[in-house]
Amino acid sequence: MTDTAPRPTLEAVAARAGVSRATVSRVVNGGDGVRDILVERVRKAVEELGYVPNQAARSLVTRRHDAIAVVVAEPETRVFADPFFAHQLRGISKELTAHDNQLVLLLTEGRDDHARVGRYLAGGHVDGALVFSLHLDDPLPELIQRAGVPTVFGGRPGWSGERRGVVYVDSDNRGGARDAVRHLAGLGRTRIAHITGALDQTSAVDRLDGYRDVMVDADPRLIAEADFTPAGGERAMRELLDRCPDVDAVFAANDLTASGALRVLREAGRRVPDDVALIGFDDMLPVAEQTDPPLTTVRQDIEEMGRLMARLLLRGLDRGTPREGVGGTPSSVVLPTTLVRRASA
Amino acid sequence: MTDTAPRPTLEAVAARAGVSRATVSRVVNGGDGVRDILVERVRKAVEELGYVPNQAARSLVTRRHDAIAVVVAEPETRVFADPFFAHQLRGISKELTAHDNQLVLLLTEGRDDHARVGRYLAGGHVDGALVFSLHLDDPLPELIQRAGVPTVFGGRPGWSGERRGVVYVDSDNRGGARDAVRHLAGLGRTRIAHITGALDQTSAVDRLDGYRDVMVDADPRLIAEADFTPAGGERAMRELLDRCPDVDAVFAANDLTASGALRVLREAGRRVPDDVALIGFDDMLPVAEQTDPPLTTVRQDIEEMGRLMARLLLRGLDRGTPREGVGGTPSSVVLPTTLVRRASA
DNA sequence: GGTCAGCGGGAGAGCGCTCTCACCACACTT
DNA sequence: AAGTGTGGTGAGAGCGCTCTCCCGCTGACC
Repeated sequence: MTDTAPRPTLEAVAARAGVSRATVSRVVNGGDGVRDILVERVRKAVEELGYVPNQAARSLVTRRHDAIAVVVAEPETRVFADPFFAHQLRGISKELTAHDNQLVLLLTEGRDDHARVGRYLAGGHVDGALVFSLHLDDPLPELIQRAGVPTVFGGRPGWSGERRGVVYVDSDNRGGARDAVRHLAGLGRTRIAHITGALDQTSAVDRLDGYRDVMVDADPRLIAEADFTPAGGERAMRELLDRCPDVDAVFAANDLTASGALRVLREAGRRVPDDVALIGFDDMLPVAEQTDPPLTTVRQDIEEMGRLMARLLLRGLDRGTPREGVGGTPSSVVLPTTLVRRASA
Repeated sequence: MTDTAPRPTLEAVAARAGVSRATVSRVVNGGDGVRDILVERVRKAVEELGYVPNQAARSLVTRRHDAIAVVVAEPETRVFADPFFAHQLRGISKELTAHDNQLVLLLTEGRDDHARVGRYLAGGHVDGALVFSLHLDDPLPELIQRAGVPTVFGGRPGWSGERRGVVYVDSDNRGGARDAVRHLAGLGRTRIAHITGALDQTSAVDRLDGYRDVMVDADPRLIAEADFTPAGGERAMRELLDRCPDVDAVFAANDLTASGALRVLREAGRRVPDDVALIGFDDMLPVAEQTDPPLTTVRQDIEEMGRLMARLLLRGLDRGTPREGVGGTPSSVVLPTTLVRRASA
């Protein structure tokens, strides 16, 4: 736990290089319009002194921070403990790093904490925000919009799919669900059930919609509501077996739910996939690969989602790589999903 | 993607309240030594104007940032995708938030990235760092020490357990391992095997040491090396069955490894726990609870580890809650583990 | 040779805040 | 009545940087 040593300033570098502060500043910020001889001299001085610009002083005048907040509004541990989040974070980090931006992580601790986050964002400490808010009734998106911070959402915010130029990145939950159900149908299954996710989240709603797209006039008893947890999957599967003993396929809203359903199916003596085919969603590896049989599931490129969110935000801030787009307001993106065939269907 | 509005300054608040900048500053920073009447007037002005201090300007003079970097040096996705990390982060976040510090997340992207992180930390952008570095040969801890940033490590850094006042928070891997093995012994098992973790990580070494503490003169063939993955667990378990068919218990270095071992045991027709008792480590819920049978394992309070790391760092920075300790240099902490009994042993 | 772009470089004014220091009023001592 | 505190307040000097002027030099053109 040593203390920080006094650090050289622009002034010091200028003195050593025999130029003015302004020139050093020019060199440090790209060096345009400075003679090569001087550029060289300044670079050398910077090197020798180990000069690093003071970001606070710089921000004070530029009003830029080169920092982006990542807000995770997840009261429950469930989603947070998901590898999902970690991968997204990694994607975000990669993109931000590539553009020399820092990542400030803001986790909300319970309901009352939104105000704190709102205050922070409104405080102008960061140039923009990447927000994960999965619940339909979450007040955070509103709050952030009002704070006037450029924002990109992770996952479609429930309250306002399209209004007021909200930008989000989501994966094609609906399309992925359609693929899954079509795959089951392609296997010759006719009594295809769906175990939903927590329906206060857009991803769950979209997956249900995808199921309905294919099963146009499905028996409503083939739909059982759950909450993305294994326990919920168990409960829902019992209901389904009870209501429709002739069920021959199940599309579960995520892999965790599928793992619960799988356990109940095994208990009930149904063979998977012979008697009942089963498909999950997410391709959450520690679960999907470890079940017996391994889970057929729908994969989304999580890391790419994160990367894209950051890229969109940076572009909106006019910091993106120029070639990537025309600048201006970026629009939302929905990423494709792919069906991963394993043994369960 | 709206742009930020111009924000009121101290000056503006001062004008409105009819006092000087200095007085407003005093009020904003605690209000000591200012008459109540003025405090009230200033508070009102702050409120009405929606004043939020400019952190950059503040840092410029105080040389404090109220920001802590969390460095995750994990080239592999394995540990990163672990819920482990998310929980630790949550603990850290809670503690930092309670003390009004921001969390700047730094993920290294591959080997060459250490320099970037080192530069950032040396750049004095943050007041301290919380570093997760699990590998014995990781150059990062050295780099950080040299950068002179107050640091607390997550997990015992391999290179120098005790030298130079390195502060870390770890869980009692060795003690937990001992408990696990003793539990197996208490079940009357005598041929107790150990599947190690990746031995370039201190946690794996410590768990192995704990095993050896109990199995003082264990048959060396009862130790199989793996790498914390399910695949590694499978491989190691096959070796063990091959070398020591009479094995009647296995202590696996973590739950993932245990899940792999479990699969091999089942394939081999060994009943768990009847023929072979099995214990994991970590209590990684999506795995430990979902296996069949559910895993007996060693739990560590991950969130508390994170919270403690942050608390230690803040205390070293003289920012902790005063009552918590005498200040001064904090020392490392090793947190206890608890054995969670489920069905596998 | 004189004029005028054009461009490289320096001077200096802040950005918004904290913090020291001087000041003032009032109370109290002697 | 003058001296000595004392506690509250304001003035002003920076913190380290960027950025706008503006100046001086060079070279082209008349």
